[in-house]
This record gives sequence, C-alpha cells and structure tokens, in this order.
Amino acid sequence: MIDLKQLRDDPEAFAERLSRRGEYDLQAIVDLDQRHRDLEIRRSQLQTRSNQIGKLIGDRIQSGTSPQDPALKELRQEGTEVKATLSQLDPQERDLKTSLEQLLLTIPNLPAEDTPLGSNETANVEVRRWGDQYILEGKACLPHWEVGEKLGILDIERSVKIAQSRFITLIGAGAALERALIQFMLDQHIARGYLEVLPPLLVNSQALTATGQLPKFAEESFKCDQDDLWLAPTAEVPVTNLYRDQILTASELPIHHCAYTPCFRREAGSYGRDTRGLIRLHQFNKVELVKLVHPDSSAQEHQTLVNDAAAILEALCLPYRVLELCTGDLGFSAAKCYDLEVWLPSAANYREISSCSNFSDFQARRGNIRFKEPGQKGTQWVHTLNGSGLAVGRTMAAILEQYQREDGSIEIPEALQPYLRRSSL
RNA sequence: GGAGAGGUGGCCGAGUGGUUGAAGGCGCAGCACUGGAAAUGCUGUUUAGGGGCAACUUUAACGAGGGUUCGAAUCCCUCCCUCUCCGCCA
Repeated sequence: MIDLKQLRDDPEAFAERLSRRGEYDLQAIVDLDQRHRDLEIRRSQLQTRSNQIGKLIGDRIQSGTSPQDPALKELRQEGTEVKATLSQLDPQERDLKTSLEQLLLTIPNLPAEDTPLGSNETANVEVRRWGDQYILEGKACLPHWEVGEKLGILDIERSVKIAQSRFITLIGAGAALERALIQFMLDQHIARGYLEVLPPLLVNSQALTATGQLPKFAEESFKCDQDDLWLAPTAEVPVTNLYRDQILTASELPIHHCAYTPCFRREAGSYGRDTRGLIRLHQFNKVELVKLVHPDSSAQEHQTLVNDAAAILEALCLPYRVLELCTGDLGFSAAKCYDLEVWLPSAANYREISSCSNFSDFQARRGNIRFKEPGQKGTQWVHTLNGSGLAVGRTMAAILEQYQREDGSIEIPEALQPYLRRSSL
C-alpha cells in the first residue's frame, strides 16, 4: 500500500516517481481523499455534540436529577436529532473510505530512488557475472527434459494424465535429486542464520492482499471453490503473513526465515512459452528467503539476501549473472529487485532462477506489520524482503545440462553428493 | 457432523448500561538505591484517523456487522473465528 499522506503532501513528486513504472490514475485517489476528509470533519463534529449530550444527561442524573425530569427532555430531543443526521453521514463516510482503500490497493509500490529507469526488461542492468570459466561455448548438450526422460527420472506425458500440462512427475533418482537440492539449500540458509518454517500452502484472501497478489492478480493463483482459500503461489505469502497485524519490538528485528514449499501458479497469459521441461510449471518447489527488517538496514539486508541466494549457485558451481530490474520490469509490490539468472547450456542463455525483492514498507502497510522502538512513541512499518533461494526445478534443470557428460550421464555436483549418496546419474 | 465454552490494550487478565481508553499483573522506558548489576521502590507507557506551524484538540477502536438507549466492553439479533468434549478420518 502506498503512503496516502506522502501522496497528499506532494502529489507532483509522487506522480513523477510512480510514472517511472507506468501510467496510473492518482487524481481519483486525491479527489476521493479530499471528499472523505471533508465528510469526516462534519461527521466527527456532530459526534462530538452527541457525546456531549450523553455526558450532560449522565452528569445530571448522577447529581440527583430524576431520569424522568422534564428538564432533560430537551437534551434528549436534541440528541435524537443529532443521531438522525449522523445515521445518514455515517454510511456515506464509510463508503468513501472503502472506495478509497480499494483504489489504494491497486496502486503498485513506488520504485526506489536508485532503481534504474526503463520501460521493459531490455533496460535491466547487469550488475555482475560469476562462473564464466564454467561456461563451455559450443558444448553439445541435450535440453534437460530430453536428458531427464532418457534417464527415466522425470515423466512429463503421464503427468498430463494425472493433472494437465505444465505438471511433472519426478521418478527415482529425479525425485531424490529434487529432495537433495531442497535439503541442501535449507541447510545452507539455516547455517547462515535463517530460521526454517514449514507453513500452510493454502492461504486466505487477506494474506494474499497483504503481500500484493490480490486484488489485481487473482487470475494468477489457483482458487478453492468452496472456501476463501487459495493455493499459495510462493512461500512469501504464508511466511510474511505470520507477522500480519503484529507490533514487534525493534530488538526482534531483523527476522530471517527460510521455507521450502511447493508453489502453485496458473501462469495465465504465458501459453506457448516454456512449454517443455522444468522451467514453467503450475506446481514447482522453491526454497524461499523472507526477511523483516528495520528500515535503516533494509538496503544492506537486500544485498546480503542476494548474496545468500547466490551462494547456493556458487556452491553448486553453476554460472550466473545478477540483473537489477528497471522501473518498468519491477513486480507490483517491489521497490527494488535483483534477478539471479543461471546459465542454461541448451539455450546458451541465462534464465531466471531467483528474484530478490525489497518491498520497503509496502507489504507492511497492507499487512499491518509494525515495530516499536522502546522508549519512543508510536510505531513504524517494518520493511519486508524476500528472494528465492532457489527455485528447485530450475536448479535441477541447470544441473542436468551443466553437468551433462558426453554419454548423456550426469555428474552430481560435489556439494550435493553427500545428500544424494552418489556421484553420477 | 453433534454438544459446550470463549473472543478485551504489546502480552496475560478484571470488568453486566453513565467521566472505563478501560482495574491488576507482565513487559517496556525513566528515576532512585548500587562500585556495577540483580532484587526492590517510585513514575510513566494503546493504536489509528481528522483539524492545527505548534502547544493542543477531536473522532474511532473491547472478534465483525446491525439493533435498543440521550448514553453500550456491558442488553438484544446475525455472522465469523478459536478452544474443549463426542463422532468420523488421516
């Protein structure tokens, strides 16, 4: 949620910053806010009078006046009249407030001051590369799904029978490899101080609204018909919402969580893209990193988040690059975002494997997640950040290609061997 | 699914119509005591919105919504959620 006061105080500056992302109608919000406040002033003045009358009558009765005394009749009369007016203004004000809030929920986060300008992914900025020495140009390489099927470790066709396209079944060593990757990633993150959680995979509308998937992106998630429950598109949703409506103390920050969960996405609008293999599935496994931090340290926490995700790729000797997303390519809730892209030999290109975002106070406002500085008045919004650490299926894809031998067998990365208890597939 | 209990401040927990934003405790902050700390004592400590340069002021909030009343945390209705027991299932 954007900061309404910030918009009110300097609409031009606000509009300029937001326009770096794209076109949004702020005027409707400004107008609605003005109307709402005008009405609130009138309503609360009347309410004051109503409260005074109640108090006056109470005081007189306390000091001995009979409740039936005719002197009270006039006051009662006025009270009734004021209340009648109030009963008209009240719902009007509430309607304005609701409309205002609904509009506010559709406005994306402001990009950070230093987020690179640009309207689409071509303007993203490469920050660094790692592992160039592992990239073998011109290496003969089967795409991971072909190698996988040849080895009998993944089954795409039969998965369609069970569910539909974009679902996959892992078999034998494939299942074990996926499990080993999950365990390996979690162990790495836990060793770096992240507290593991295993949250519910179904989340309610309030939770999705807090992290920003609702109301605008309802078609991206699977919905349960009978209940107000959705299949979580990412662990970001349940883990961040652990803290919804909470007031933390400053000393509890930062909070670092890691979580392995399956993720469910409808991938509406991506028909025809990445139709083969492990890259784009309706259900995939992911280890997620989630942070709740003090605003003062949020930029630094963002850097370490990226490093913690990248550490997995380095431990697996998978070449990658880091992109900083431009304003036009930023996700709805993000103020700043780095993508990690892993090298996929079959495509001879980099492919997103982690997205590390700083949401500043945007999700905290929507989810009402605050903290208190001991001894100080009032509360502040926490900053939330998260990133994949990593997308497990895509990691598996990268390994099946990067570690592919000429005979089609797969070498197991050294770091993973203790988990899989074998050195090749 | 059947029966019962309950939802109050950062937390626990009192409170059944009139200065109750709400006793008490915990926690937290300040002060005193101490070489320093613990313990102890005293004092303070809800949040959100509006108006105001500010001091300040006003409104709202005791699960949610509605009703009764001049006045509701307290009475009535509806809904939601949690817990316990029974049944069923993993």
